Amino acid sequence: MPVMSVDFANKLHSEGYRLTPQRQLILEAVRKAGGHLTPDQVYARVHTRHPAISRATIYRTLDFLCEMRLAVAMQWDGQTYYEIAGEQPHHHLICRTCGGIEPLAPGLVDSFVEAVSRKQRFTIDMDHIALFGLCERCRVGKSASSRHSSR
Amino acid sequence: MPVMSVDFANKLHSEGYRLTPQRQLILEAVRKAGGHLTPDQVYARVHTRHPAISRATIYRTLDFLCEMRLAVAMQWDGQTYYEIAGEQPHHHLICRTCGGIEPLAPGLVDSFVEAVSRKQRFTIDMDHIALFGLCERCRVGKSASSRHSSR
DNA sequence: CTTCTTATTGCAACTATTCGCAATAACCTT
DNA sequence: AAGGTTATTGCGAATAGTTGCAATAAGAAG
Ligand SMILES: [Mn+2]
Ligand SMILES: [Mn+2]
Ligand SMILES: [Zn+2]
Ligand SMILES: [Zn+2]
Repeated sequence: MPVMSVDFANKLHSEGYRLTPQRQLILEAVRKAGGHLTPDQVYARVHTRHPAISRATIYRTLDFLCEMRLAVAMQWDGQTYYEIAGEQPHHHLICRTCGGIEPLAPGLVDSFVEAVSRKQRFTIDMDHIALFGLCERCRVGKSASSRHSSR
Repeated sequence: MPVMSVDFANKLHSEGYRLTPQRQLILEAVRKAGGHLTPDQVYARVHTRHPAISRATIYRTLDFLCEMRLAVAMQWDGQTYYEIAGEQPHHHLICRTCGGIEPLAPGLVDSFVEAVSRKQRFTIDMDHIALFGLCERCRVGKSASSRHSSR
């Protein structure tokens, strides 16, 4: 019997959706995990408490939580990762070499989004952007080795 | 017997890869199409000329072309789209409402990438970024209808 | 031209994800 | 509390994409 926020119940009801134990368990599992989870990781956690749950329900519910804007998703290396949406949107920089994730300063994103809005009149969604590249540590290592190989 | 650029052959050979008919056909198919293609669309085109080709080879080769930086990929609506990489990187704005694609001014992206590089010392890959949101036409329609519904 | 090495392919098995559908149960109305 | 409506679930089948492996063939060497 998970104690679920009244907000969640109201949010669903006001849009004609229903509050089910599955949805509560999945939301709670993602919330408790506190980080980015794959559908399979969510399944593993929920399955221990509710063995009858179907994988299809996991996939559908995670998608549903994103539509409700209670969760955000991210594509990384062919996998989808889900996470609870915080008060403020946040973004990530992911290093293609070491796999490290670091936060992307919201201010920089805001400026960019505003510039695109002003100059191209397009409103970019900025829930949860993940951008890929090379972190400082790996860049330094790479230039050192390329210097080496260019001799 | 596709006439293939010598550059392609040399590029592969210099890295220890081999030039195969399959790779030539797939590269040529994507090049001729001139736009964004799904693996299945590539398969359909190549399959007419080379019926023995396997879907696995399509997937593997498209991936390979991206690693060679001869092609770029984009995720959209759960599908991966591939396209020949041009001289200059280019980017897209995709409307979540109407599905329209418009170009994103490279200058705006460059400024953003540079700001991230300067302030966070992270080098973002900027091959082929696709950002999602709301185009002007759809934004106008939406605000009109919300004005209507708020009465 | 022949031989050798091994990168690449096609196949089939496998995994991940989606989808149609009948059974279930949330919740609205009485 | 009971009944009716229909959103949601679990199941199993379908589809999309990946992977291991033996057979093939590209390219290097002689
Ligand atoms: Mn995140
Ligand atoms: Mn493009
Ligand atoms: Zn790194
Ligand atoms: Zn639009």
